[in-house]
Amino acid sequence: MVTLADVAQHAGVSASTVSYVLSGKRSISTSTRERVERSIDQLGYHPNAGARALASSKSNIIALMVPLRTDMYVPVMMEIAISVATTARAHGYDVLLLTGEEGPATVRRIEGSALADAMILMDVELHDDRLPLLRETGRPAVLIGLPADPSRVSCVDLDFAAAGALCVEHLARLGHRDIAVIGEAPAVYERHTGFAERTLAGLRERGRELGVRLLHRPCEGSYAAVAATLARVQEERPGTTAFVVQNEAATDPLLALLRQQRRAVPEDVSVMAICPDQVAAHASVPLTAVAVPAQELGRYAVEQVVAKIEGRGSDEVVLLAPELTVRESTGPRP
Amino acid sequence: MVTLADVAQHAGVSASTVSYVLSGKRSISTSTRERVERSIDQLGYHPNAGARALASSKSNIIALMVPLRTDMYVPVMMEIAISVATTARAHGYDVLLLTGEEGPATVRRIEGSALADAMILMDVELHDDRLPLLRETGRPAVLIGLPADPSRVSCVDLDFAAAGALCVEHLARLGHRDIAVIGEAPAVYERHTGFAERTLAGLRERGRELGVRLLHRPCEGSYAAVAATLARVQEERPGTTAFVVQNEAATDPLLALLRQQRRAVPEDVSVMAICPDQVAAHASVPLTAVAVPAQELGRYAVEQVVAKIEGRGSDEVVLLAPELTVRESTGPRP
DNA sequence: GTGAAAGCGCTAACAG
DNA sequence: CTGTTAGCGCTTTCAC
Repeated sequence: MVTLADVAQHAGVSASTVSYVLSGKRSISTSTRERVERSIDQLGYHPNAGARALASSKSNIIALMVPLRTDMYVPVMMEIAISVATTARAHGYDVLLLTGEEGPATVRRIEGSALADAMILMDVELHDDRLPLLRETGRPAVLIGLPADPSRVSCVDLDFAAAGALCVEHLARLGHRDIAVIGEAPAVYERHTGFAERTLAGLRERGRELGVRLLHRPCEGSYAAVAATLARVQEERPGTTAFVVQNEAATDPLLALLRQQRRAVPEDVSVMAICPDQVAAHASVPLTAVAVPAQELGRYAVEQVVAKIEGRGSDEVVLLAPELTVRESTGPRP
Repeated sequence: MVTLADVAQHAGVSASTVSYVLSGKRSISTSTRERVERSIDQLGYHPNAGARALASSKSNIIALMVPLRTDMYVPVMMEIAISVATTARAHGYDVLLLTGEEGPATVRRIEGSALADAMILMDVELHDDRLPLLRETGRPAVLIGLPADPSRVSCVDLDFAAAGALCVEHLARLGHRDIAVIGEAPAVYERHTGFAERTLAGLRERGRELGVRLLHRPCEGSYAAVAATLARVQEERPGTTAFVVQNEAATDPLLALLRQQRRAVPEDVSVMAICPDQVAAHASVPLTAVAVPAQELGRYAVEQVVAKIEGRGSDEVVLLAPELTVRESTGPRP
């Protein structure tokens, strides 16, 4: 194993000089810097992570807590996780993957062991039991999601309320007056995950303003569940001419079912979704949709958390403005 | 921050005693052990990860390299990753999430910095450029996948050749003589990812033995791509009565398209898939399928790698036997 | 059964 | 601009 001392000897300088060449925390003459750098990659030196962490109280690791649950739409999670990992590397950090299982206990463990310099939490509940601890520790933390009380932490999320409003506006402008909302799985609401409720609130409020009737039904992503939900909706509100789908897994089944009913999209019925752009674009009918910007969320969370680690940046709540892309699944009310 | 010394003082013993209580590496009288343990959770002590890693040359971290590519079926990856993280925790390890971007360079970095005790690699190519380095370092490593030369590393994977064979057998037994294989995206084959080619080999060999004609077409997961592929297949081999789908994203589009053609599944045409059971069970027609055992793969990889870290366990290639579940998408040739 | 003490490899004062 | 040195918190001989 190559150590700092090896490099120092090889380059004919002291250990601290090598350290400072690495950190850039004091000025080094060009000649010695070059000599040291040559030695470094000649010997293939990499600083020992443990030693560095011990001496500097900085691990250069960001902990990412992902939900263990399987009722959430997985691709979005994965996209965020990958975006977090990639962005973190670009800032010199590695990412520790924690499954949310033991929420508070995990937070305590990471804090106590100084394993990570900061935490990013996904799948945040309205009254998340990890938050009190997180605040207590004072470690930099960013939530991807929005809890009831966002004080003393940072939050990033899509502005789901605005997203909901945007959907209603788009459909109302096309003349629709009866809209059905195919929501997330019931468990998502029971858990009081903020985003689903915020979407609904946005939908409802703008619906009221624009005089649009809304029918909301939670729905699992399986074909059978969507079929059942669709049947109920059509029975309760036969005049429904448009659907807003929040559970991405439900979009394809819904389109397939409508096709079977010989109801053409968008001629007979409009469908729009809140989902990643890629999903929307590749559906059997390219979907008019409000994009869930998974990559941006991950990137932003990392940048925010890195800023905090470095002493810049403060607690803030950032809600990304939703963007609506009109594709081929929405049209005027028949 | 609570340190070992704090605990020692609180318990009225020496630092080494506390350390030994923690590690169990020498016998401690019940009375002092209890005293120490009480102090530990009274003070809320957690050992400092960096210090421990430095002193013991063990980080208790397993690095997981996941592919960055987006042409692979994401849910499987995510399921494996979560399974890895969960199993690792059960064995006292944390998981570092590395995106595969810079393959060999990342392996070198992790090795050089002693950040991880072992590595688990996903998305292994036939001639993976991370392997030479990995062998050189001598660190415990397990691949989820199978390279051309699996010497001096361990590998776990589904036996995709057997899976392919199983599909052909099932369909042949039902009387089908012309089978179309909807494969993974073309990029997957170009990259020479082992599993796709192994599946194909298994399919072809058993097809030859059983006198079944096979037509294989790579295919992206989008609806449009599946439509194009289906059209080509039906033109080239109008007598096709069964499909084997390996690209899971293609299953739903395929079923939808067949429905549009008024070809009933399984009465007019049989469809089967190689995909996670959950996907198969929730499709619009519950799919007869060979399961990709994502969780088992992750769990097994961790157990194997932990065994190696602890000096037990040796290099081996384990191919999990495929299991076929008959659901409602396959039937006798019409 | 328990303690004392020597590092592990690095960072960051403190001296020039 | 560079070197010397004292730890960071823990593990692990060595000694009793």
